[in-house]
Amino acid sequence: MGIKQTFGQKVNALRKGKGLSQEDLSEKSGINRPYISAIEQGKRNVSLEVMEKLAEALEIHIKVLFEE
Amino acid sequence: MGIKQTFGQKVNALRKGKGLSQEDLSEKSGINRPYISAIEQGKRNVSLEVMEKLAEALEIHIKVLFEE
DNA sequence: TTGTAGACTGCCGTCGACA
DNA sequence: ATGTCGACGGCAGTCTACA
Repeated sequence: MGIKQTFGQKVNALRKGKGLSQEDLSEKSGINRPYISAIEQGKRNVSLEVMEKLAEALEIHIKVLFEE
Repeated sequence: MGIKQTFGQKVNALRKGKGLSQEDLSEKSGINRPYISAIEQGKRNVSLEVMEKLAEALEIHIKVLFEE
């Protein structure tokens, strides 16, 4: 499992835990929905700024995205 | 302070804590030295894969890069 | 609701060189 | 030992559209 896959699974789990759809997360984060879909599938090499937007939208600290 | 600056300062602090030069970190991580310089100055929007290489070279878990 | 495709712009990340 | 520059290929991130 690469880091992109691990990261994607974490985003997916946190999003579902909040009861949000990809569309919801897209609107809250300002990131387009197809890109969020690809991120959750571990296909994208996400950057710091996107990670920050995701964390804000999920109402968590960025470091949570890297906890087991 | 943006996230890029915060991240860069963390890398700088961890590197110095290990007694490494940018050149040392460059060799251990496989990332070119000018880029590491720019990262520490908060000028670059670092990606997941680069973060992973930095964490391995610094012998820490990635999440440490986001702790206060 | 999610995955995927194509086309596009801008920037990540590399490298060699010089202060 | 570090910062900076210029040039470059490749991909991050956007958008529209369709299953």
